[in-house]
Amino acid sequence: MDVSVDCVVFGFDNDTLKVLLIEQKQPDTVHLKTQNAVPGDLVLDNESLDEAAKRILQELTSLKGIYLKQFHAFGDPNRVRGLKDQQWLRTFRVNPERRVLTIGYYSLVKLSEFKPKAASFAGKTYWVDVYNIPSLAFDHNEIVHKALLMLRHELMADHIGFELLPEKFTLSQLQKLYEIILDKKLDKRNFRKNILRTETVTALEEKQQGVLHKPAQLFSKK
Amino acid sequence: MDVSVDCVVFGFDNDTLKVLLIEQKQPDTVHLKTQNAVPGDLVLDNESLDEAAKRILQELTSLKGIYLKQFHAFGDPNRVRGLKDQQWLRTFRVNPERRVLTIGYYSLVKLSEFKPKAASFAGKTYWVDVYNIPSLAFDHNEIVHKALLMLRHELMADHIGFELLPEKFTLSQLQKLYEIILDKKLDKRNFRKNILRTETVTALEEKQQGVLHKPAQLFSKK
DNA sequence: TTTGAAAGTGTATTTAGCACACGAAGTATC
DNA sequence: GATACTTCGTGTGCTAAATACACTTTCAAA
Repeated sequence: MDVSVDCVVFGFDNDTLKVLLIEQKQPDTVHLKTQNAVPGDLVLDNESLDEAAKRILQELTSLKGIYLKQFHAFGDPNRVRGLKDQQWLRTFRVNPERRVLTIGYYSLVKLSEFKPKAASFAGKTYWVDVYNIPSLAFDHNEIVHKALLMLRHELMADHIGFELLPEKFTLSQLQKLYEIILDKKLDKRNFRKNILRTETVTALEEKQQGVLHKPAQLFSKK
Repeated sequence: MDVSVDCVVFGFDNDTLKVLLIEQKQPDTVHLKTQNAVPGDLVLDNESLDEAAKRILQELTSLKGIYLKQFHAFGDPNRVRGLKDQQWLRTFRVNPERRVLTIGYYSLVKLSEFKPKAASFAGKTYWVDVYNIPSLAFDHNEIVHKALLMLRHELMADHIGFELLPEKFTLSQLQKLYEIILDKKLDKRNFRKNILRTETVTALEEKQQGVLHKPAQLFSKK
């Protein structure tokens, strides 16, 4: 069996929660509409799963120290049996008939610092709204959906939201991020009480600049 | 790469939380002490991961409808490189040098109803205390440990405890189960309030029999 | 009838969850 | 320099959940 790692890369642009997709290279001979997919690759011979996930990310961007978390193994024997999926496999895989198990990871990146690598192994990359994802290759729609559920869960349990924000952020930005990930409105005062109680962030001696209203205090992760 | 599923089977005997181990068959030619392992097997060609896990369980016991949950993929390239592990692989695997990725599942069985199958594919089976596990084959100690952490987590979130108890149980049994899994004392009155509020169990019109004290009310899952 | 052993139950206190509104601090415009 | 605009930052009361805590009841056995 082939084993791959697929990475659902989340980013936040202060307005929407995004997922990074790459356009799958197409066989020159076929002229189908290209498909998009979540970045992923086969696990190499001497590589752990975590290492494979890290490598895949680093082939897309030069960021280091990115938050990465394994969340589920997808092993349905037919997960790779779509028509386009098969054509793609026949062109780009040594053993196109081989079953592919994939280990899903999700990753949180600071969109502000994200620069796609010029010579990336794959095709063009796109950020798309997590709530408006087009039809993807393989079972990647399911993978993204499950990643989002796991992210929600972990956001509430471990308050990892700041991984998606710049080093310095305001509590309003953080709240908006929570609202978008959890897909519900939160009360400002209660949100602040809760976040400050968890002590995952710390106030800086610094204020927001260049805004046309009262500048907010900046925070960073503790 | 080979892909296997390993099943951490939990059982509860009213006193301790147990894990099912099987004694690995040993090559006739070698005379090492046998190793124990968690039940597991390679995933077959046309089988999903969940199906593989179910099959492994059914090769050990004839119980149906057993609670099963995927919890983690273990993919370190060296997870299978111990001396005894290698000997075992060379004897019983077609491709002993091939790397093995395993998907960890845990499973909750009613120990009272558990009967090991006579002609089980594997060696003898044992139940051992989860808090006193001997040294196991491969990375199975790590797998069991992680399974326990996940079980704790899910017990609190989803109140699945009764999966480990007979059809009819008392709240004291359930409480003891929680105390052992979570490894801490709970207050009786608060525990009852909480469990009854979650409405995952329902009171029967029936009482415990054959005990030498006030008989307790029986409950079953709702 | 007494003893032993677990069952079953209520209250008071503390803590977390939730709803809710207004003055303060900046920038831009006239 | 007054006004308008925008977001920031804050506190209180209410309700629900979490925790601590001890005595009476019910049965079987001796």
